[in-house]
Amino acid sequence: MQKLPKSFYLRNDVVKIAKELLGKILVTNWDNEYTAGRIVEAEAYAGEIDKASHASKGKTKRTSVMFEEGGTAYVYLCYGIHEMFNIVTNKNGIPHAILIRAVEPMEGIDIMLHRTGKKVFNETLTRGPGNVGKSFGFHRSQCGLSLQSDELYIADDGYKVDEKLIVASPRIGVDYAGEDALLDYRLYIKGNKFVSGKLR
DNA sequence: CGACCGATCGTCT
DNA sequence: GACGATCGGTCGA
Repeated sequence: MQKLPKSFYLRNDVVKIAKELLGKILVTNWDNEYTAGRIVEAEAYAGEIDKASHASKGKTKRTSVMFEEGGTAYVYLCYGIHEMFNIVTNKNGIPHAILIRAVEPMEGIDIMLHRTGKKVFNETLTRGPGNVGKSFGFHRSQCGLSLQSDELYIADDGYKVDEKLIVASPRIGVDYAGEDALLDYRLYIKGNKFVSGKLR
């Protein structure tokens, strides 16, 4: 398994990067607790002009990591409860990010069950960004961490997603963003059980 | 199944 | 002081 190189994250087209992340493997290894899963759903947030993005409010204490060079983690607290994991992309000064919304577990399922307090393994374990954050042990203290680190990275095991199964749709929960809420910036693998929302 | 609602707190106004 | 890039439980059909 190869870690995706830093150059992968520094490119301009955040939607294209989000699409390429489908089928890649998310790995966290905090305190030697190894968990891994295949990314099956992601959403792109395209900088200051994107009203759905936190970066549209400008550079603040919370969003400053998005303005730094890509290839790092942006983790924030949502609704006071959920730790959400995003990948920062593009070069210094352009606040692009990709929210990982769903993952298909591959390794460390027992650890994920323990972290979430769930008793049985089913599709709700890593379905939706809040559940991904919990299962993989994300916390906002990890904000800014490099994706080249050994505790956190994205890997390619050679798996190829069938192009015909990749669907683009509007993002979820961003109705406040006006016309930007209509953009097809959400990408997912059609038919996968772990994809969130009603229509899979 | 769908609609509704409460939890819970950091961030920005 | 208001409001989320959400989730899971409950209630009713």
